[in-house]
Amino acid sequence: MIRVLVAEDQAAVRAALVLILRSAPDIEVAGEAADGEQAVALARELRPDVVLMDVQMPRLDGVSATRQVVAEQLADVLVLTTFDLDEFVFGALRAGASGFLLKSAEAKDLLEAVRTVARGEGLIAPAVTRRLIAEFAAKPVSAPGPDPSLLDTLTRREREVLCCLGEGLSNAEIAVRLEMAEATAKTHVSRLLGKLELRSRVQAAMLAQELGL
Amino acid sequence: MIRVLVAEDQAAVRAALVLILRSAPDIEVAGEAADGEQAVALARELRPDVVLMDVQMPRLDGVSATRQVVAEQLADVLVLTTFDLDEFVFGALRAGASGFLLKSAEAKDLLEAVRTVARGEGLIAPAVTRRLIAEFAAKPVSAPGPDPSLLDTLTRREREVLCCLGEGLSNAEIAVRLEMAEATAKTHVSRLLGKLELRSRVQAAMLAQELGL
DNA sequence: GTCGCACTGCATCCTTCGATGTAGTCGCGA
DNA sequence: TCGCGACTACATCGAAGGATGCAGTGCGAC
Repeated sequence: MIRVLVAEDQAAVRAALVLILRSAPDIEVAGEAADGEQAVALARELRPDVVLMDVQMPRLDGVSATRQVVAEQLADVLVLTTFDLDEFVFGALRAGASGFLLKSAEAKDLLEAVRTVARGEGLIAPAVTRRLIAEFAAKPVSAPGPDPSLLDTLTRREREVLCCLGEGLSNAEIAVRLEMAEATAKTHVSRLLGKLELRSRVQAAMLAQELGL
Repeated sequence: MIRVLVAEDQAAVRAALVLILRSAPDIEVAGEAADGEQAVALARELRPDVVLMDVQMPRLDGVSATRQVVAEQLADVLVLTTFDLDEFVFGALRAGASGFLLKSAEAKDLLEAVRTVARGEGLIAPAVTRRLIAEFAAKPVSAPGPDPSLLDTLTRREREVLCCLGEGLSNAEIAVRLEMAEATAKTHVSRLLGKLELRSRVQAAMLAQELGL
């Protein structure tokens, strides 16, 4: 039996959700909350398997409530909203929600979503998935970063200077840090710019940043 | 009618997929490919609505093939694989896949997935969604990044210059881009450095980077 | 109006940067 | 041992960057 806590401020909508949930033999409604704070409090008390969480709620919004519930590992959270605005979606997911569904979803989809989340899996409304994928594909600085093998062509001293550049230091500051004359620092900067095919220390600094130095 | 191109190297599996697809009245199999290169070639020729793409294939793997198909906007891609390894999932999604399904999925789920992708929506296997969400939520480690409100103190022109700095441009290049004298570009650089309490254009460039300009 | 203020623009001057030539050091194979 | 190459180091010089002073413009308050 899957125990669900329903958090939704509009009484009519909440009643409808409860009706839908009760119609399933393997699901029971453990409790109902009318705002975010109540949702968190009831989650602590009732320890449901799943919290069905609306985004727009008074006192404490759904995203913040989700963050709290997830942080305390009280339950898995399935976020429900009317509008698939990016800020809601990404906010909820960052807050740790296990699923994201639109209120326009069919009753059977809702039940299936609850079961999916209860199984420890994730679920996202199809209309939203596309944008999530796009967002995900855009973010990752991790994989397709600049080729670290570029650094292989640099000498040890040049790499050290590159690190300093990444911190935004001037040639004089680099010279102090690495205990060399300013002229020498300049030399190394010049050489590494050439090897990396860059045109200024600014580009070198940004490269160093991306490489995580 | 949804036209599907099946790309899968194992003949038996391919045959099974085709059988399943043919069982749906609103789906037709436009073609079959046994490796990645063939998949791309056939996609160019047949212009299907959806490509059902296996990850592990000879000559050109599914992820690379997906990248190509998406780059040329030939079709939406639904990636299919036996193992839900992270590298496959994230690789496929970064390559631009619209959906990701495991071969263990039921026939009806497969058909529904094809329809979802054909509608321009996205779909991800529930077992995988959780990890995708986790990965997504983990990315913005730089949540407490530099305060964007810093930009409020800048004038419009100064912000434009800051953007250029973020691209590593020189004063001369900035002047050309923004149609002003080099001396003016220098002025704006100098002013924004003062306002942001930075000591060189290098630091300004890195700030611009972090702010995502 | 006109005063003040913020923004934009340019010119001047000094500082910093970056390219280049050269020299000393170390390690390695002939 | 010598020669050779790679690395590190410094000096010099023209180019780019950055600070500062000042002028024109637009806008709201008085």
